[in-house]
Amino acid sequence: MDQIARTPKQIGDAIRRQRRKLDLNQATLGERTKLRQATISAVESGAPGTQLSTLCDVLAALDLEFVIRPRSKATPDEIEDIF
Amino acid sequence: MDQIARTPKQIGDAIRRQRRKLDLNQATLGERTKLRQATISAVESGAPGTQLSTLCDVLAALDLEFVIRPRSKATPDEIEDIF
DNA sequence: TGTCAATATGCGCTGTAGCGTATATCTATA
DNA sequence: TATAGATATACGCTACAGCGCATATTGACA
Repeated sequence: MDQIARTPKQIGDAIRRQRRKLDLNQATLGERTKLRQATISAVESGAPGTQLSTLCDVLAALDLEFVIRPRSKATPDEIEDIF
Repeated sequence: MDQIARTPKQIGDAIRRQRRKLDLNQATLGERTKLRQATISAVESGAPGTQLSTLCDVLAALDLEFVIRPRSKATPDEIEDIF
């Protein structure tokens, strides 16, 4: 459920998973965030240049948030989530 | 310790706090991440255009990681965010 | 209050994000 | 397999990140 995300790709994956969980398509999420469908696509595929404000907008629209914490070992649960 | 960060500014604050905890200055952190001291300064002050790759590099150098999770219930501090 | 380390800011530059718009490619499912 | 919905990609554009380099400003302490 909580997902460790150390790379843009992992962040994109978490976003895509939540968007699908909420039964939204990229175009609808784009409307809610005032971003283009193409931009949502880029974020989800892990574009490293994605801007922080863009990311925060998307997370907010999906009712997600970041937590920042010291790096920890992945639990078995989180390993499943990542792979 | 674990820090909720919903905005670029909150993310910057968490980074600055950890950098100081590790007794590093911006220039040293810049060397480790191959970023300029000026860039570290911008990230810490919450520049919304900060790129995701930049952010991930800084977090890695500080031995921090993101966790993405559903927005949590309000703590007393956060109540005004919701209402 | 003088000094030095730390941090913030300025300038010109290159690279690229996100834009509107449009189309191509994938993927269900009828 | 035909087709509609979803996602990826393309083009030209403007805006701005991060760069090297340099300086201004701040902060801590003798």
